[in-house]
Amino acid sequence: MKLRDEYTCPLELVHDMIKGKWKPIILWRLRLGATSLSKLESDIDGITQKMLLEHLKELVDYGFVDKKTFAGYPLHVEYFLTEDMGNQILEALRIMQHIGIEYLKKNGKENELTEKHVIPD
Amino acid sequence: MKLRDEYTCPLELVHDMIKGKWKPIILWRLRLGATSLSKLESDIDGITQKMLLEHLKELVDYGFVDKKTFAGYPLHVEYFLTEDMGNQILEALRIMQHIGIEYLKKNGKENELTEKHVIPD
DNA sequence: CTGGATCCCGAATGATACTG
DNA sequence: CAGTATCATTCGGGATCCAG
Repeated sequence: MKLRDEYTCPLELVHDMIKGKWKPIILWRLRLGATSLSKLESDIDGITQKMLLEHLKELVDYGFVDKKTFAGYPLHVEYFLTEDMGNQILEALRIMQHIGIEYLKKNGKENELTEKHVIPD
Repeated sequence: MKLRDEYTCPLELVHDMIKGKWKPIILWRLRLGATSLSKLESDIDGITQKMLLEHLKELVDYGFVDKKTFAGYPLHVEYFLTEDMGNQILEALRIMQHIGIEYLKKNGKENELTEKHVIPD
C-alpha cells in the first residue's frame, strides 16, 4: 500500500494515495469535522481499529489528514482534514458520491439510499 | 475486481468502480476523445492488451465508457467517455490530477512533470 | 486502566506471465 | 487472444505494546 517511486501521471499518484477499502470512507466521515479514533471507529460501519489506524496513518503521511494530540487524561487525539489537500480531495469525493447516488437511482436501488448508508453527522 | 452486493455509501461504490491500476489512466486518456484499442495500447505506457481490455470492459459495464463499432474492413472499434457518468468522473479526476501536480511541486519533484508524464494528445 | 499504535500471520484478491 | 499459474499486495483477526 505504499507509493511507487515513479508515476507516469500525477493522477495515478493520487489514485494510489486514496486507494484501499477504507480511505474514501474515512475522508468522507472527516468532512464533518475533527474526531477521535474511537469515534471514527464507531461511526464507520464494519471497520476495525487496526484497519482504521493503518489507513489513517497513510492519509496523514500523504497530507490529506492531520492529527492533534491533547495532553492530559484521558488520552485524546483528534484527526481532521488538512486545509489544502484534504479539502481538495473532498471535492473529488463529492463528485463521486453524486455519481454513486445517480447510479443507484438509475438502477432502481433508491431503497439502498437510506439513513444508514450515508454516514450521519 | 467486481462490485460488492451492498455498499454503505455511494462513494464507496464509485471508488470500487474506478479502482484498479489502470482505470484512471484509461479514463484520463479518453478525455482527449474517442480512440481505438490499439491507439490506447500504444498511448498508455506499460499496459498490456489484456489488462486494457479487462479494465475497459468494466468501465463500459459501469457506464463510464461506451464503444461504437464501425462496420467495414478493416474492423474498427472506438471507445469514448459517456456524456453523463464519463464526463462527471472526469471532473473528479481533474481534481486529483491537480492535487498530484501540486504535491510533486511541493516535494521538489517538478522535474518529474515532463512531457512523457502527462499523456500527450 | 484506557485509548492509541504496531506486529505477525493466514486468507483473499489483484496484476502479470505463461501457454496452448 | 482466453485460461490458468504465479507472484505481489491487501485485508483483517488477534495479540501486544506504549503512553498518560
